[in-house]
Amino acid sequence: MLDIKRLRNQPDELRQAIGRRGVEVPLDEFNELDRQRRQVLVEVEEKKAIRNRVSGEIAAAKRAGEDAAGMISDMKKVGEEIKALEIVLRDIEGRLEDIVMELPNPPLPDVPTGRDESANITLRTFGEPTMFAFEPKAHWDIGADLGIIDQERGTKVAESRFTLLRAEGARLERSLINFFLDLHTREHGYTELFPPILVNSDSMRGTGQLSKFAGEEMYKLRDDDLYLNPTAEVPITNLYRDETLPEEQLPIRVTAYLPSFRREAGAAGRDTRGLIRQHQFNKVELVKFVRPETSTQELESLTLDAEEVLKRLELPFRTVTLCTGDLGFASAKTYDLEVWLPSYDDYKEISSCSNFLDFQARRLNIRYRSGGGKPRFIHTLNGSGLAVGRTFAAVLENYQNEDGSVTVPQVLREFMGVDRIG
RNA sequence: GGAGGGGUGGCGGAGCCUGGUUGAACGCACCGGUCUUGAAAACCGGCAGGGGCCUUGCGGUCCCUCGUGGGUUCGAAUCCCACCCCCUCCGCCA
Repeated sequence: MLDIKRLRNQPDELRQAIGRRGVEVPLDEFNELDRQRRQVLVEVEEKKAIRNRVSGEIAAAKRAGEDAAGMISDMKKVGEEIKALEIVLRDIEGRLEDIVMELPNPPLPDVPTGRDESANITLRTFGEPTMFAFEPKAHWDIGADLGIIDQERGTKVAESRFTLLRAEGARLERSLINFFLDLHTREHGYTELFPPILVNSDSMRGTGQLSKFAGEEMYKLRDDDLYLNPTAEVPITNLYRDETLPEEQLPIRVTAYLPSFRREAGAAGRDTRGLIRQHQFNKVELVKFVRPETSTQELESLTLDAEEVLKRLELPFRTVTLCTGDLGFASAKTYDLEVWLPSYDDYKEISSCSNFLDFQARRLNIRYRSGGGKPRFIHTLNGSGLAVGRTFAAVLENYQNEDGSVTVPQVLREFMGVDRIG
């Protein structure tokens, strides 16, 4: 959520920055509502001040045994006026909030301007697209032939876009999770968490998953105010909602493995085969809570932490800077990691690392106190480290052999116990 | 799920029955000062968050907030209703 004061004090700067995303700031409407709000607010507060003062006088009069009937009836009238004005005020504030909540985070200056993903900029690449001396198979065929991915039975038990993993498949999934978590906790300094997989609507709203526009994407429980976790960002970033953290605690860097669930309501026909787009998928998430001054460099290190996973797996990938048109609503800057996927003959997103600045923290009310000063909003960042299902697919496809077997990447062998599947 | 108790400032803990200088006693922690060679102790002072207006600034002033949301009242931390959360006992259970 945008700082309403910035909208007042630096409207042109914001209009320009947000305009780079192709979003127009309704400044005239905002200014008019903001003016009205202040006008009504002043009026209400003046009346309240009168009521408070006279109520004190009534108390004094009664104590002195004097008659206060006149003052009481006057205040009764003032009270009614206050009530009426407050209704007006609430309406104005509601409309003001609608405007502010619909405004996305202004992109950082070094984010390239562009309409869609074609304007993203490749920052660096690792390895080369895998070459095969034979006709490579897609991971869904590799997995089915090896008996480690069972799409039919996943669908039988749940519905389409659910998958059953079997034997080395199940083991590979677990190995990836363990490898990711071990790397981030032992070498990158993250603290491991295991949060609830169901989250309430306050948490969903806090990270913006339940805005006016989003909401059909989540699985909601019928009898409780709870949702299946759509991304580990939700339970983790909400950890410190409504808290003021001591400065010494920052930065806080946490990682968590968490199953994630999405209805993929708008994705009919997209990525229908294989593990790329599932209703249920595993993810290891990286989240940071940092001092504002450090968030720029924390995004760089967060991205490198995610990249390291792919490097150790020796999977070809590239890192791209998202342009303004491809940037998520709450993000001020995002790097996507894209892994080479032979079946797509292209790079496919496997991690998204974002700096939200204080945009999330403001809505979540997460602050820190530095020295004896006033609390300030912290900055939050997150990134996948990595999406497990997509990594699974990338391993199968990039490590497949002509005989249909799959070589286990070196770093996974201690977890898998074998150096080859099939 | 049943019964009872409780949610107050960074923490502890009064106030609630009997509504009225209680944004909140008192203690601790913290910050500043006096004292001291230094420190501790002692003493003095400060010490919640948000918002509006005024002010170059220092600051001043008003409003809101005692789990959340409604209600009663001239006036609510105090009374009423709903919801949320925590604790104890019982039940159930991986």
